[in-house]
Amino acid sequence: MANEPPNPPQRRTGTATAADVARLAGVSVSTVSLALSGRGRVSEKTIRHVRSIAEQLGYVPNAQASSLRRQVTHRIALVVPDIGNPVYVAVAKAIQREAKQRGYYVLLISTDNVEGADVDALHLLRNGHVDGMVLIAIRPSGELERQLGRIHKPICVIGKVPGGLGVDHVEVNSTRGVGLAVEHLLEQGRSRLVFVNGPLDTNPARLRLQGYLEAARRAGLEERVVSCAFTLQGGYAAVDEVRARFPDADALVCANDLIGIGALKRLRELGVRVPEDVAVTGIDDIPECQICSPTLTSVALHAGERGRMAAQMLLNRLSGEAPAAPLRVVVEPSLVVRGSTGGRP
Amino acid sequence: MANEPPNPPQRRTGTATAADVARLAGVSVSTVSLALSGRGRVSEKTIRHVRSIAEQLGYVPNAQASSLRRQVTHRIALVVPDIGNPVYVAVAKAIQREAKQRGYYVLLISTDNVEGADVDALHLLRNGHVDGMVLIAIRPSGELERQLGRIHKPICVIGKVPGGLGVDHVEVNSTRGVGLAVEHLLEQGRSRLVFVNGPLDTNPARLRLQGYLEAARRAGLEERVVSCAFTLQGGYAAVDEVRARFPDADALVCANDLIGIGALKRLRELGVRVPEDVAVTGIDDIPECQICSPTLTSVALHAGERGRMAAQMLLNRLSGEAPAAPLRVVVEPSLVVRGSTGGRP
DNA sequence: AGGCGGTGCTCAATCGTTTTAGCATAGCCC
DNA sequence: GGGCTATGCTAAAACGATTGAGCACCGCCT
Repeated sequence: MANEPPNPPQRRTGTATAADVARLAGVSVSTVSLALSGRGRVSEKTIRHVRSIAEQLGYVPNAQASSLRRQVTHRIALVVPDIGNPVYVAVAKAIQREAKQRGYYVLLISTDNVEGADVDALHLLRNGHVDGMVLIAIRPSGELERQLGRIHKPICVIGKVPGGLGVDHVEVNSTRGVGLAVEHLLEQGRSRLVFVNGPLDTNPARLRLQGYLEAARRAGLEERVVSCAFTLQGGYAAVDEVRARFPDADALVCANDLIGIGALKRLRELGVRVPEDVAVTGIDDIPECQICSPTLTSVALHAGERGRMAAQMLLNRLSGEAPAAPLRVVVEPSLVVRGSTGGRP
Repeated sequence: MANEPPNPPQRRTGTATAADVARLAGVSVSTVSLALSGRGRVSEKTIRHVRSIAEQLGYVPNAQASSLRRQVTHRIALVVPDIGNPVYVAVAKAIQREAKQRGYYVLLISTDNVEGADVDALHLLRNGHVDGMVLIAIRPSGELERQLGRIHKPICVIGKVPGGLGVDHVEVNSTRGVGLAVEHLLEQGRSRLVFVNGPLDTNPARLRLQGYLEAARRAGLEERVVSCAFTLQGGYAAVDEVRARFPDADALVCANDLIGIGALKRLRELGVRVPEDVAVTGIDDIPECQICSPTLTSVALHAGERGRMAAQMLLNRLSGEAPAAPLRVVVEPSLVVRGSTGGRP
């Protein structure tokens, strides 16, 4: 009997590895790696040869192994409060586009109002599932801040960040945003404004309330505030509360567009004319503002743009192109007038 | 001078590893792994000890290394045509929830109408970034099918799959769905229907056209079809084409909700009353159907449910709980009557 | 001829975890 | 006391790529 061949075909169930390519090409594994990555000095001839064998075998370098060795995963995480909200879809889309362009994949986490889900998400960084993270956390949490301080991996927060916590972030002057809405309504001759806010345990709601209070004070208006969830249903239900508590209201300043659109729906059902009887404004300028009826005047907070910038800051850090100091970007809001306040419909 | 300690503290910049824990606990790395994972025979005492040291060091097992060794990443990919479309957001949300529940992370890819982006996404499986994939591809592509056939990793397709390609999939009878809409309009006394379809090079458009043609034939209707993009803008523009080619139309059967809502907007601008002058129906039953005006009658294709089932099929396969034969699930559509066809508004 | 530098490739260590095989030690029974 | 089985731990080999060090070899110069 002949000797066993030293390297039997060894039909693997899985994919070809660099070792398989090396064997067939008659070179070492190192050469395969160097040839395909183009990182070392390898002759043109060998490169072509290895490449052709690799192609023939359908060889693709294993990302796990590569990641382990190079300590880089080429993945980032995006943590949003609720992917069902079009605002965060805009952010996700922008980030995904930016990441793809630079060779990164995006892991999406929607915390869906679950207590502590944002803190849990930081595990992705700890255990090395991802290289960095864009985090949108709307509920202030001491625990989250503490953990943020401990982690020494690139993170970019979209939203307010307590000073001293040296982390990159991009924020928007939403306080000023509410001011824009209020001023617009005053110009339109409204004077009995009600602010329909989101849950007060969230950052956006606090900042926006502050904006309303400042603007109301400046204008000498009575302070009228109602609170509900940041959802269509919230806005829908809030209308009834407004009518009970402030029957003479002639304008609703809603803390986001979902509330505004929900309110529009309820007002229509009640036969209240918008904008004739009551004007309505929203915040965020989601695409839905253009399809509801009447179209919703809103304050654009440029979510897509913020997502894009956050992604860029994060990716720059990952490629070491960023300065050591934590970066901060502030975006300015802008008013978009539509039918619900008497603009062109 | 005393000897150097055999194991200097060795301040790592990164995270603690199992070796660090082992050193401090005075046991071997194997024991650390076995103690923390609870897979081997380790005494209670040792387990407690190792656990406390690990906690103290903030040790978290590295996912890369673990994945490499165990050949499992605990990640799946979700590939959708456009995350900007609320239908796919519903799918994403359902899948993310299901995945999280079973300890998996979701990598999101939006192909955004880029040629070949779906085929590219399969690389995620090849290179081991993820264990499995849920794929929604709406543009039929020989290349995609060929690649799908080659890959021997769990995939679940949402949508039509050519027979013989033995891959798990969940589909919806959208042909029948269009039939439901047509029948509803006929019952409402409409007779001059126009089908506003999406791009004919997509699967959904073909299937829905077929549904319209069958229903029209059954009812003895003239075949009237217009085509546009599956977007708000598409529907908006399509109205003008309809009015030019079929001025007497009394109903628009739209191939998805975005088209329908876009059409509503244009009709309103033109002073055409809905549903009095023209009735409109959509398909998908996205949440926006309830906020536009009038509310849009639609055919629910249960996107969230399909996503949930796809995720379950995929995750079952990954945990080896699935039978060898490829699975197929079919979801039935259901009509949701609203204001745009004269239902309660 | 000897030395030197460059080229092209390989060796072997490394990343951090999991897991199999195996080695002590202790306890038990007769 | 001798054999036998559990028990509790460790050594070492994976997983698959990357990479710094190093080894042949060739050509060139003096």
